[in-house]
Amino acid sequence: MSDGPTITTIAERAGVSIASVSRVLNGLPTRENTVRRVLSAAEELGYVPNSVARSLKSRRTNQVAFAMADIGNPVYLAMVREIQPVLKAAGYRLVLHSTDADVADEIDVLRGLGERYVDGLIMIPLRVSEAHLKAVEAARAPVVIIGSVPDGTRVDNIRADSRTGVRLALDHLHSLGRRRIGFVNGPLDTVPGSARSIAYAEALTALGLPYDENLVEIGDFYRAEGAAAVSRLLARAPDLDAIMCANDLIALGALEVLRRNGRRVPEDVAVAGMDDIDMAAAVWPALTSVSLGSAERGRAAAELLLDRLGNGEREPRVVTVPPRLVVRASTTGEETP
Amino acid sequence: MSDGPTITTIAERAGVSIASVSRVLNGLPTRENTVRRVLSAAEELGYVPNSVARSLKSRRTNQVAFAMADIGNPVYLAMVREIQPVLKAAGYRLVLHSTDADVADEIDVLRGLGERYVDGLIMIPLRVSEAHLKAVEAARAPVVIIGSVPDGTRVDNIRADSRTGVRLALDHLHSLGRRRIGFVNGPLDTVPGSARSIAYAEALTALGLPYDENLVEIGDFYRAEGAAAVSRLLARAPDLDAIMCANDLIALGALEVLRRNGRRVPEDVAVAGMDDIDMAAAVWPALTSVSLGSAERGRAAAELLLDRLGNGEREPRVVTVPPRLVVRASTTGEETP
DNA sequence: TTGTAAGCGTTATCAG
DNA sequence: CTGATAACGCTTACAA
Repeated sequence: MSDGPTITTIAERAGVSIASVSRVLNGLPTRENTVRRVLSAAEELGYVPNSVARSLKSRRTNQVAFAMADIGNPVYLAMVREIQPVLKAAGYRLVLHSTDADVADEIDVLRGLGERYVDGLIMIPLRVSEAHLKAVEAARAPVVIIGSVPDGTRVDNIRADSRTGVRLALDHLHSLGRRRIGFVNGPLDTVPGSARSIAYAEALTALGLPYDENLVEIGDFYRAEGAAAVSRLLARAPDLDAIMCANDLIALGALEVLRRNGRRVPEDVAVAGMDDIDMAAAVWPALTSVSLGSAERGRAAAELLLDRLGNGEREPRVVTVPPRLVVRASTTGEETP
Repeated sequence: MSDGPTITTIAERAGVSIASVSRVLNGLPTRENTVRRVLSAAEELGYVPNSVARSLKSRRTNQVAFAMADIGNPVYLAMVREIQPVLKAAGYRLVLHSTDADVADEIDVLRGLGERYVDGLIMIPLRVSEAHLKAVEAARAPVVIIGSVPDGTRVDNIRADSRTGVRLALDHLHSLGRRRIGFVNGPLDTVPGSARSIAYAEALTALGLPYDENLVEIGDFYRAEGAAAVSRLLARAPDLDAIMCANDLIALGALEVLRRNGRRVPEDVAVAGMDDIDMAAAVWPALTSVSLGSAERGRAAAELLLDRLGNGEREPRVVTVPPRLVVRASTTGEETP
């Protein structure tokens, strides 16, 4: 575990200058003989180039950061799983930041770009504040934001279309004859929460169903909080025949609560979720869910960032990933192998 | 997005030398007046220190790498979730490597330590080869390995005790009156696969049960492969009354197959898994599982690495995390709220 | 207390 | 083709 060899060590060993060593190592035209001596010296010494020194000179770190609230969230996890190989293939390492959806923490990450420890950043803020937008536009490295930002913000932006997504799910429930469709959402001051709330109301209107506030309950985007919210909802609207959940974790909580209450899914109450996380297909009854393309969004973000890293001055781009309804047993009762 | 200010910029602005700027920024004793001028210049310019330059000088990157096969695996995920905050609190960033359990890839990561882009590495190889051990001992930065390595290997090592773990589960099944206990394992040439295979045989002996090879099936550590293996097992040993699964993903596959075959869990067949992943508590029937302390192992690894980073020359340490049986409905039928 | 200068390991320029 | 040398941005003796 001694100090590693540097090009200076190699230069001495090979009896050449450090400049020649550098040239050989970078494949620049060099006399055959010199090449051999340098390479064999490097080989014998087990030389590995120091990436820090290289970065200082080249101003590139070959690292990219991904910042999300919590890697434990299946949606962010799905994104990481897509982002990682794309970056790796392009020669970048992935630096992970968990921000706990804390605004100050997120701003720190953005400011931290000034430290130049990464070449770019993919960030997925749960809430988007004025401070975010300012920090994003002042950022010292390219940034891609996953999650809608106001139009006109000068940043690459990947969006889901939860509006259409909710619509797909409600159309589906409606087509199955459900008319008392409850809605369990997360906090309304979040990007997804507000979007899905509006979408639910719109979809009802489009279907000619009345908006009944007894059918709406707010909890949080986690299983336990979702379960609690569903309990409250069931108490207030015992006659509901379907529940639209703003994400799959909530929906899993719903399945649990319904089972404990002796309500059959989907015979008595159909359940639909959103995000199509892995677990949705793994539980019983398997969960009907609207995929918002987590994986696609992750990949798109990585590709957009790579593109910008190669091409700094192009106009910011907005990519919207379309939703897709995945029908499973929790609404139809049919096994999907 | 112009080039950021450096200490030189600040020095000019404040009318002092770069040395003074550096001193002020590092809190070294400096005249009050100079401090003020430097700080205000830094403030006005929005100065952020360049971590690459700092690293080159200090020989520390404040980055640590974590390398595992696939972040999608719930066990590794649980580890990351523990490792990340520990490192963050200590001022380190986390660099993530997915190796797909590819030996060459893992060796690359180890060799890559020579690039000095991280101060240390936590690695969890699925298989441990001679090449691994050589590369680990030649590594140019501190390494912590999660997963048993041969005694005497000069590396910090975090171990699970799956031997005791399997024993706990089999004792439990036996105490419930089960006598035909099947075993579904992953590949035997992996660290966990071989350990659990041996443990199963030992536990049977301890319980006075015969080893029946019709009760043993090998698949892989994933849900789908596990399900397939369980199908084969059921065909070969239709009279079994319990299934011990080498991990929870396999066990989830088992629940699915049993349900499709109309076997009630646990009335007809009790099922136990291993790792106690989040999903184990979330499915129905909830899965009895042996926790091998994924979170604890992650935390221990991070702490061991931090300790070594502060204290390079101590002897390698081995930490074994004890297993813990978590009893749920898949063996007892009782709801656990 | 402060400034000058050396050095961290590379890359790249510019003479020879 | 090759070697000396100057950056890259920062920390740290060493002098003043």
